[in-house]
Amino acid sequence: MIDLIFPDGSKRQYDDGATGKAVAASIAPSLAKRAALVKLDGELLDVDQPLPHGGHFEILTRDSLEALETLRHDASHIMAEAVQELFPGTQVTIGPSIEDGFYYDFARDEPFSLDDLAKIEQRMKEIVDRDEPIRREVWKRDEAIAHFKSIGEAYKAEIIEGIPASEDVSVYYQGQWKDLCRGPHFPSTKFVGKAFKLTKLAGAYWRGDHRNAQLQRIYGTAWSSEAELEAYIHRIEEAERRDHRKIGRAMDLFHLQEEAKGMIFWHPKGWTLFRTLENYMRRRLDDDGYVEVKAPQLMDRELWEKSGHWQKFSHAMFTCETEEGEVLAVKPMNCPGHVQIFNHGQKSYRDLPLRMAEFGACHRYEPSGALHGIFRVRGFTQDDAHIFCREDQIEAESTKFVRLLESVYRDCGMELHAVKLALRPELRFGDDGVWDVAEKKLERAARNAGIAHVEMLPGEGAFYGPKLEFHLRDAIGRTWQCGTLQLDYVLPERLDAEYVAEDGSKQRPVMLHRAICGSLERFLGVMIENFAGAFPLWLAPVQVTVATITSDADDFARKAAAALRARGLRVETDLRNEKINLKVREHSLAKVPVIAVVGRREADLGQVALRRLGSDGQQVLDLAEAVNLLALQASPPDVARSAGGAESQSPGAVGAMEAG
RNA sequence: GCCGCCAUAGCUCAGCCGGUAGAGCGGCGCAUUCGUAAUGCGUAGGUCGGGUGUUCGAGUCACCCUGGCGGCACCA
Repeated sequence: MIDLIFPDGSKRQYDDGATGKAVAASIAPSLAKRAALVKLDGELLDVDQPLPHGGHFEILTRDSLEALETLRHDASHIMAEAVQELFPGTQVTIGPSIEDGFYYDFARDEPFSLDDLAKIEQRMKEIVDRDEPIRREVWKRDEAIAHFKSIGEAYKAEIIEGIPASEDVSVYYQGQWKDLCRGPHFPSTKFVGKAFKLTKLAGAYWRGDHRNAQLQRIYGTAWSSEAELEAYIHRIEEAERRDHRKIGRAMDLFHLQEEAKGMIFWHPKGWTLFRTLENYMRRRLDDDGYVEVKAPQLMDRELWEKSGHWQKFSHAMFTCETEEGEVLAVKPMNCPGHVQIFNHGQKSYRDLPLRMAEFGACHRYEPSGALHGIFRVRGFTQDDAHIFCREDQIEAESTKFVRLLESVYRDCGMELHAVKLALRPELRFGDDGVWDVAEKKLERAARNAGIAHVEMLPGEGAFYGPKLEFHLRDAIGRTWQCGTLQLDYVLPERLDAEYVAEDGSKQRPVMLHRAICGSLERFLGVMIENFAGAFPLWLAPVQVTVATITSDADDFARKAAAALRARGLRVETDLRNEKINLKVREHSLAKVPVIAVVGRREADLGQVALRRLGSDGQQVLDLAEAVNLLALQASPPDVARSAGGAESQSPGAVGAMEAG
C-alpha cells in the first residue's frame, strides 16, 4: 500500500501499482477524464503510470500552468508524427519544449519549405482530432538501440547509446507512432488542443556542434487556449515594433550600410544619445574611483602573441601590414593596452586597487551571420576597465562592481534578466588549481552582492579566466550579455605586470576585467527597445520642442528656446506655418518628451504650455519657471541624486557638497 | 560561417500563371496664421540589390554574387 497526501492535506491509501488515473477516478470520474498529468512529490508523471511510491500527490489538468511545458512537449511529438507521416524517410532527433513553445530537429535531405509548415500544422490538427492514446513502454537499452537502428533512426540510436548500459529507456507510443522520450506526456493527443502555430524554420547542428550534420529545426508556439495563442502573437507583433533597427531609422539615430557592415554610422540624434550615455558612465566611473585612459588602436602583432590573443583570437582580429613589414592588429579588446600603461613606471601596493577605465573602440571580425543591428557589430565601444588588485581585494572589488552595475542598470531603466558564470573553456591558459580558485571567487562575489541565482555555463569562460555575465533582454525576449566581470590571473603573468609589496618583494597583481554596458552600442540598442524610443528626459536626443501656434509667437518661441538652451537643454523650435495639431502629432511621433507650445496668449504673458509625451494635458508656466523645472527634470539620475542631497541643505551649493 | 527565407520609389508594401511598374506615408510647391496626434490642392521620385542564363520578351523563371531577416554555430 502507498499513502498519498492530497493538496487539501487529506491522506488516503492506495494499492501498490495504482495509477494516477485510478486515484483520480476514486475521487471523481470526471476528474479521471480531465487528468492530464500527476505530480508526486514534485515530480510530474503520466496519469497511466503506476505510482512508484507514496507522497504528496496532485492531479493536474491541461490548463494548469505546470502542465504547459508538457503540452508544448507533446506538441513537438505531434509535429514529429505529422512530419514523418507527410515526409517518409525523415529522421527524428530531439524535440523539447522551450519558452513559449517547442521545436523539433529533423534530418531530411530535402529542405522543408514554408508551405510545408502549413501542411504540417494541418496534419497536427488531424492527429489531435484522432485523439491517439499516448502510452509509455520501458525497453531494454540494447534492444532499443537495435530497434531504432532497424527502422533507420540513426540519431535516436545514437542518443540511446549515450545512456548508461545498465539503464532502461522509455518509449512513448502515440497511436502507431513512437518516439524515445523521457516523458511525461498527456494521456492522448486530444489533450494538447489546437492552440498552436508553427512559427519558423531554421538550421541547427546535431548536438549543437558545427562540425556535425546540420538538421532542420521547426519552431512552434503552443498554449492551452486559443485566446492565449492570440495574445502571444499580438505580444510578438507589438514587440517587433520596438525593434531598435526600426526605431533607429524612424528616429534618425543611425544607419548601417554594406560598405561597412557591422559598423555603425551614428547620426546627430543617435550620437547625442551615445554621448549622453558615455558622459553619464564617465561620471559614474569617476565617482567610483576609476582613472580613465586611452590606449592605441593598433598594436604590433608581437604584443598580441605575448598576451595570448594571437593564438586564441587572431581569426577575429583585423590586421594590416605596413610598408616596412610590421604586422599591426586593430585592438579587439583593451586589456593588453591597459597592462602596458600599468607597467609603465613601478607600481606599489599602495597604488592598488588601480581601476583603469577606457571607452575603448574595439573591432572584431564577427561571423557575418552573427551581426545583428547594433547589438552585435564589428566595431563597438566598450565601457571597459581593468582593476589591478591584490588577491585579497578581489572580493571587495567584485562586490563594489556589482553594486555599481546594478545602480547603473536602475538609472537606465534596465532590468537585469540573468546572471551567468562562464566556467573554464577547453582552450585556456593557467593551471586547474588557479581556475578552481578563480571560479569560486566569482561565484562568491555574485552571492555576496545579493544575486540569488547564477546559471553555470561550463566551457564558456575566457581563455584567461572565468566570466560573470550580466544579461539583459531585448524587445522580443532574446537575451544579450552586457555587463561582465572576469577574473584573470593569466594576463598579468604573460605580460609581466608587477607591483612592489610592503616587504619590498615584487608581486603579480590580479586583473579584474569588467564592463557594465558591455558595449555602449549594444546597451543603447537594448535601451532603445526597452523604452520603445520614448527616452526619459535626460536621455532624449531632443528634449524639448518649442512649437508655435501662429507666427505672432515666433519671437517669444525663439527666446524661450534660447533660455532653455542656456540651461543645457537640447531644444528645437518648430516655427512652421502649420497647425498646432500637426506639430503635436509629429513631435509626439518623434518621441520628443516635452512640447512647449506657445501661442499668442503665452507670448503676451511670457508663458509656455508644456505638453508631456504620452499625456494630453498641459501645464502652463511662466518661462523662467518652466526653464527651472525642465532643467531640474533633465538632470541625469546621478546628477540629480547629488544635487538633491545638496539642495536639501543649501540650494546652489552642489559643488561644495561634492568636495566633501 | 551553416540552414531557410527575403531584396520593387526616402519608408511600409502591392504587382497572379513572364509582355517594359502601382498605392499609402514621406518629400517638394502653392494656398491656409488655423489653439494641442494628420488643412486643402498640386507635383516630383523606382527600371525593380548586382550579374549570368532561359525566352521574341523577365521585377515576375533558373543559377551565381552581395546584403538583410530568423535560427544554428561563434561571441576573448
